[in-house]
Amino acid sequence: MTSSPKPLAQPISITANTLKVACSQCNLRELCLPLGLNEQEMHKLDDLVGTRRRVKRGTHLYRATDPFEAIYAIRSGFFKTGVIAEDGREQVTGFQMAGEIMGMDGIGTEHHTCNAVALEDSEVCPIPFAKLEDMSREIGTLQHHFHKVMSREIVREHGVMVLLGTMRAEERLAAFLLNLSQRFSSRGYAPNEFHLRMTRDEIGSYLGLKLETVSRTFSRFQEDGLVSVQQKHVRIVDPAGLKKLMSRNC
Amino acid sequence: MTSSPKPLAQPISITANTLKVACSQCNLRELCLPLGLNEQEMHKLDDLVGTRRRVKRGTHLYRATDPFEAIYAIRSGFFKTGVIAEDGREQVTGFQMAGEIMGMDGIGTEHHTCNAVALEDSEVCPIPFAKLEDMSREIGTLQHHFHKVMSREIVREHGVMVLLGTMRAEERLAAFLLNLSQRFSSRGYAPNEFHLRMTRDEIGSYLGLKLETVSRTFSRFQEDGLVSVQQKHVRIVDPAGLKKLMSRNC
DNA sequence: CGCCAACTTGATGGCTGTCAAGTCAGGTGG
DNA sequence: CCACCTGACTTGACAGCCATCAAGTTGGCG
Repeated sequence: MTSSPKPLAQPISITANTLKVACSQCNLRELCLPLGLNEQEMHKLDDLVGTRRRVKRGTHLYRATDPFEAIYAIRSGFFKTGVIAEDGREQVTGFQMAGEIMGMDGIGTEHHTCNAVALEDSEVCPIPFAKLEDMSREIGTLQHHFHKVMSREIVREHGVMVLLGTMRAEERLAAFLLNLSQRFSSRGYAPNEFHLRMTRDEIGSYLGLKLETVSRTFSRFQEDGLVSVQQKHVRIVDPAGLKKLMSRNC
Repeated sequence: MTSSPKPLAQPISITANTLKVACSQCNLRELCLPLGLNEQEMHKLDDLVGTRRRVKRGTHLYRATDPFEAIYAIRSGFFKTGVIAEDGREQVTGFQMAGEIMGMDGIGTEHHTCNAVALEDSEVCPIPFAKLEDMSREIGTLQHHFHKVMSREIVREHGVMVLLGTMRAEERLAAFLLNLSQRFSSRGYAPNEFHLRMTRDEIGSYLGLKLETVSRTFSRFQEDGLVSVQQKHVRIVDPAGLKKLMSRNC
């Protein structure tokens, strides 16, 4: 990564509560929407992305039925997204971390269909969708990369369907932990030691299990020397053991 | 829906084994990708869509790991898509019918990640993806509608996650039948009487149940006067009863 | 007509949900 | 500083739903 002085792009000016973002300066650019853009294209993207927005822990970034106007790149923090069925049951559909994109569920209906809640104090970069489409028509690389992002979301959900449709509780939790591990790892964090931002209940909702089952399974993993768990702090002791758990029998 | 769609008349030129398709002539155009295009734009789309391809029952339209080149609009017939986990377990991720788009899972990796199998003799319209992106940069309406199609696929999968994550066997099957009913209905077929193209095993895989459970649940529905089932022929006797089943307790 | 895959039905068992009680951690206020 | 309070978590006992195993039946097709 060459740290070239930017000729005309705005520097990251900091005002009271708002921060102007520059994708071209962001250390997540290799993970996020700008992936694959050249310098010039990335500077165009800088103009597209709106003012960074803070989302305090426990508050909504958007709610189902909100009018859809933008998708959001996570600059920092941690989110959950979920849907609420007609009869009130909640299903967590995903946990999102830095560099990931949220809100694409709203394109089809012009309204969001999920709730997005920050699980810790976070910052997102809103990307006005109409503008993104405009710019996608100019920059093929951006267009194609956005399509990839949506496609990967579809594929991710296939993975969740496999998990919910075919796996037993132990396998689900093992898959969940390994997935988190991999994602922390690719963000430069320790792969085998992390802090869970979500509650047992939220994990359970995501995995199609009750919170008691999640808790019990954590305990069993600990007895078996696979992980070390203390409340929200998790250390993966035997990653290979967890992997083996997932491909067992059946 | 303005005009009542009739089951698949084909006003198009027919050669030996290949049929040149015209979106502008297709009676599925109000359901499929051309939605929202004006006459002129639709004629451009005619050039984009490739020669119609027949897929015989039981054969693959594409397989996981196949290089990704096109998405497919279903002209007629019925498909299932599914993924196979590392350890061999299969999960059916969806059933697709006329007017629906398949293959978007392949965009992200340049390779398909699903298997698509025809459940009856079918015809698809291949849409070369690179060309679709090119044309999307020219026609904003097409671009936007394609984004909607992808978004709706994400939302559909959220629905499956709710089903797999929170519903009991009866609720899952009721949701499944009502969903089929609604989709047949919007294609001009009887909403309450149809032929299942898939086996009990495939239904079970989709719903996260074993085939015996699917069969038993069908039998219970029949005893309760909700449906009339004879092998693959299904008649929904009490749609309201099925709906009530889904929003009960919990 | 006969074969085979798909389906139905029964008996049994196990995984996970449910209900309940108790523990832990963190934050607040006296 | 400590007591207390609340939400999150853990653990136990039990039950129920669904998977598993096992026959038997049906229907389509060569």
